[in-house]
Amino acid sequence: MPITPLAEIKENFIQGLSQISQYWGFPKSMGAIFAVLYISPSALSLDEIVVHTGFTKGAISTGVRSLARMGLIHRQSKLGDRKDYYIAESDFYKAIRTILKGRENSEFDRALSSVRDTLGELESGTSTSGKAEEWNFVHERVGEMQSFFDGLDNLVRVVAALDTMNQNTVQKVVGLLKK
Amino acid sequence: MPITPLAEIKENFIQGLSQISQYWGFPKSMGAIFAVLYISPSALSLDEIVVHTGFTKGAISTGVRSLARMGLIHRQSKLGDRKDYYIAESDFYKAIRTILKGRENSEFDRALSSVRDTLGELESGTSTSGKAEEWNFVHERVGEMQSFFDGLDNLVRVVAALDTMNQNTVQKVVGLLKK
DNA sequence: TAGTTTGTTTAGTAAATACTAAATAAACTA
DNA sequence: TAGTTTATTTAGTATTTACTAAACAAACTA
Repeated sequence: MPITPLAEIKENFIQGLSQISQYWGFPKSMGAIFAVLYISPSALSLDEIVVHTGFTKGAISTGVRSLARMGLIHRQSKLGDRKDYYIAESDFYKAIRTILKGRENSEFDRALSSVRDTLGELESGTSTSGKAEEWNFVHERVGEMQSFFDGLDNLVRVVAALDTMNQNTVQKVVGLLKK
Repeated sequence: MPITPLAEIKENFIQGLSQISQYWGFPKSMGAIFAVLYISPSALSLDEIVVHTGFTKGAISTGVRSLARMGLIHRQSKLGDRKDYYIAESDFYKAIRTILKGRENSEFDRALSSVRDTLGELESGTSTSGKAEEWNFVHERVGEMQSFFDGLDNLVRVVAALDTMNQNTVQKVVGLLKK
């Protein structure tokens, strides 16, 4: 049986991560950029990424900015070289923490706090007319949702604060949950 | 200070969940449908949801199907009534489990297995020409990514299999992680 | 200074998406 | 049977999105 050439294997890998990226609602280009950097032994310049992915310079420029903001790749400067070079973050748990920390996204936070505001309004007053029953029901429901969000937020904050989140940590969590 | 009327509070809540829905890449209509059902003391028919959300019947029809598939709402039949009625799932942890269980999405799974395939190809052969070094590097990297995915998958499977995931469970996990 | 090399921004485009309006289907009722 | 009531599907549309091509900007170099 013939051995698949490395070039073809790499291409498949890049396409695979592109699809995964797309599945999670990110541009395919971002998956491709990360894939190229992840399997490159050396840091790559913007133009090199262009060659390897087939996207244009503009697309790569915005793509690397997004990836860097998520902590999935890092920008490097070489002395005496005007180009920027990029490498992939290979510690995925570290990247996850970075993403979780940066969730004060304003967009998302504003949406979340609207639920909190709703709860506040429900708590500040009581129904004037005869709709006390419905008021209480809505109050209870929104309160439960807020508790859920608080719980999640708590979990996320703890995870984000961890300085060592590795395979071992995950295993411990799995072990605990199995009980 | 004047008390905000319940109708207005409800409207704000619906808009809030719509934004959150949109933030996570789902249609705004889905957030609105869930919000309406979540704060409704009784099950609602398709037409009632239409009235409360302002979307058309077609949009609601597809929206409720998506939400039901995720386990976020449930369809109910009343005897002697041809209409379908819908209620919100108020146990969010339960909903999370349903979503996690349904992740054999074919779409996502196919993307993930493409990474596994890449690893398989790298393991089956070795480089013919003098590119052994690069081959090994790529092999190592892809292997690490696969390990990460396996770890996550393991965690997800355990969580999905839990029959009791509640606030308490989350608290225990938080406690463990803090150590 | 003018000319290169690099990265970013902008204007325009093609494709995907979420929606509406309306046709259709399916189940019941007179 | 024809007529209602309900839900789904389809055809078309407006908006958003990810991209390309090209203009621009900034930093160096001869």
